[in-house]
Amino acid sequence: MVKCEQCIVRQFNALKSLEKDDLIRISGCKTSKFIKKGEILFREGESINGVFCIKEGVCKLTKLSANGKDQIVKLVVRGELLGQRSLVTDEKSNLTAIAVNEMEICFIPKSEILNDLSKNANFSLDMLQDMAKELRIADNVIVDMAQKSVKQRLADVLVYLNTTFDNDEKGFLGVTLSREDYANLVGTATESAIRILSQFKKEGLISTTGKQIKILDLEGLKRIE
Amino acid sequence: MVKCEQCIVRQFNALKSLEKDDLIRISGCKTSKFIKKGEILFREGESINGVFCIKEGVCKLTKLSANGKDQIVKLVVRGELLGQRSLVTDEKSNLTAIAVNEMEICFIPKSEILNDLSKNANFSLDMLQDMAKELRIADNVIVDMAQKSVKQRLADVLVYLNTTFDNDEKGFLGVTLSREDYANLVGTATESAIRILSQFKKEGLISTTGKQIKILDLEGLKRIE
DNA sequence: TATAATATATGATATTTGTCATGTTTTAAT
DNA sequence: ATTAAAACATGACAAATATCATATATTATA
Repeated sequence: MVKCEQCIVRQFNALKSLEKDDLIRISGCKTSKFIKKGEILFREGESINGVFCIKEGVCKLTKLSANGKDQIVKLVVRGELLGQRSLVTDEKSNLTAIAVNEMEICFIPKSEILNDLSKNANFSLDMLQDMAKELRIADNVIVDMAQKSVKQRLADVLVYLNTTFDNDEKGFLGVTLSREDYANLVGTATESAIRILSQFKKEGLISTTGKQIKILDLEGLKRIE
Repeated sequence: MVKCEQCIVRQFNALKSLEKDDLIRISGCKTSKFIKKGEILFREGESINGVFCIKEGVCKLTKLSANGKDQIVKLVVRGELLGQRSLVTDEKSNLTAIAVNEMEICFIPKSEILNDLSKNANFSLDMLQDMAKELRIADNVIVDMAQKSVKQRLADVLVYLNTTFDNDEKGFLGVTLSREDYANLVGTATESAIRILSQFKKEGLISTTGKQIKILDLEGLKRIE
């Protein structure tokens, strides 16, 4: 098990601001875990009481809406922290986290890290900056959900996946989602998502092989309206 | 001009965690201002470089979407801080702030308050908690925007206004919005918002006198689907 | 007060999106 | 390899929402 002090992933999140001593202490009490695709990290309504550091893989944060449909609120990727909110509130989780592919994660208990928030100003400033960024992104998602058409939102998602994940050797998107996932990301019916992807295919914007999607015309997708 | 040390509004936000000395220092460099309905506090793309403390009144935070329509992302009310994000990032504002009614605000420059973030752990923890709460709310808004119908969202807004603001003497909602504001809050066309409000009226859920809206059947509104 | 500008209201219609049905393909399990 | 289950795909239709037109009411202004 790699120690936090030596872990590269740390550089991508607020843990980079911790001192070596604290990292060693945290390293000693963290738990590390492999999670298979589809497995649940935690559920809406559960107490998390710690942060997950995502060493490898991607997970989706979903919320069950009143009408019984799941909405994917965001994807959390390698390098990011998950559950920061649990450090500063005692509320239960508002979201469910599900692995989108094979993941490797470390879990650091709240009790071990809470002190760093008050002792280490850089660390808490980093947390503040992370949350500020998340808030800005969330505000933008609200506007897009409210104002853009389903087709635009789906095109946006494809562009987002293309820029966020490296494509695989064959040029397919680096993350593989089901059609239902796409629907839950943009907030539409699965059939609608399928229909629009088919349309994108006909228009030569993308090509598909099973679940794999390849982007053929990125600029074309950006132009969708 | 009331001094921060004596200001009640402080109790409602993170400024409550500042020490008396710091409050006095901040009080000395803050600016205080009355803002008329419709006036702009700041625009999307501008640098704020400080926080606004809302002493009285309400403002809307809007963002212009790609298709040229304004979306109201949230309402900010008496007691809340505005522009916390500017304290921890150097980015330009992502949103435009416009007074919804007569406002009284104080502005505290970033330079004066930034130090408190690193010196005062309680203050920065308060900020973290505020942001964590805002994030939870934003996530919920995303789900609602994606999954609920326009009618549901409009009913939600009415319920929200009813619980957030005290009704006036005659029982009308404590905050007066135009039909266009309602449309921009729920992300729909103004005509659609008007139509649905008319329908709520016919169904006896609300009554209206000009822009004033009175809620007649709160439970009925909550039941809308 | 008269007039213009703006906001509200509603009908007619077009477009978008959801729902249900059904068939096909892919994946998983035996 | 065979079969069952799940995911994907598409048509037909219904419901929700947007757009455009136009009328009326309200508010601001000369």
